[in-house]
Amino acid sequence: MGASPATPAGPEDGFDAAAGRVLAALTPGDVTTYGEVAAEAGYPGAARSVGRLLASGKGNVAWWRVVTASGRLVPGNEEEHARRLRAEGTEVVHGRVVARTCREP
DNA sequence: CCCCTGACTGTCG
DNA sequence: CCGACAGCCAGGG
Repeated sequence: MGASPATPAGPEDGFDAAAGRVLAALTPGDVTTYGEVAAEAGYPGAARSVGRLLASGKGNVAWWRVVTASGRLVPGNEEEHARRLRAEGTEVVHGRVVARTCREP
């Protein structure tokens, strides 16, 4: 532990920390977009940075619960991606997510 | 410190 | 639906 007082909850230790927390807050069956994660992390517009974090595989991140704003899965792994989403209860058709949790028209 | 790339996003045609 | 253009943010060389 250390003597570090803190880690308060405050501002962030970095983008990955904030994004990681947001991703960790997701639950099985819940799907979100890169922009949402970035905005929740406190970095609106940093959707690309979120993709970098997931692509880097840093932290214990549920990258499969993250899709693009169009509901599309990850390019190059959509089969694996769709497979994981289905395993958690998310419906996927043609490489696209069907019905996300919450979201009003 | 500068330049480039990237699992993105939204608009236009 | 898809392709092209521009904008935003962060990391690596």
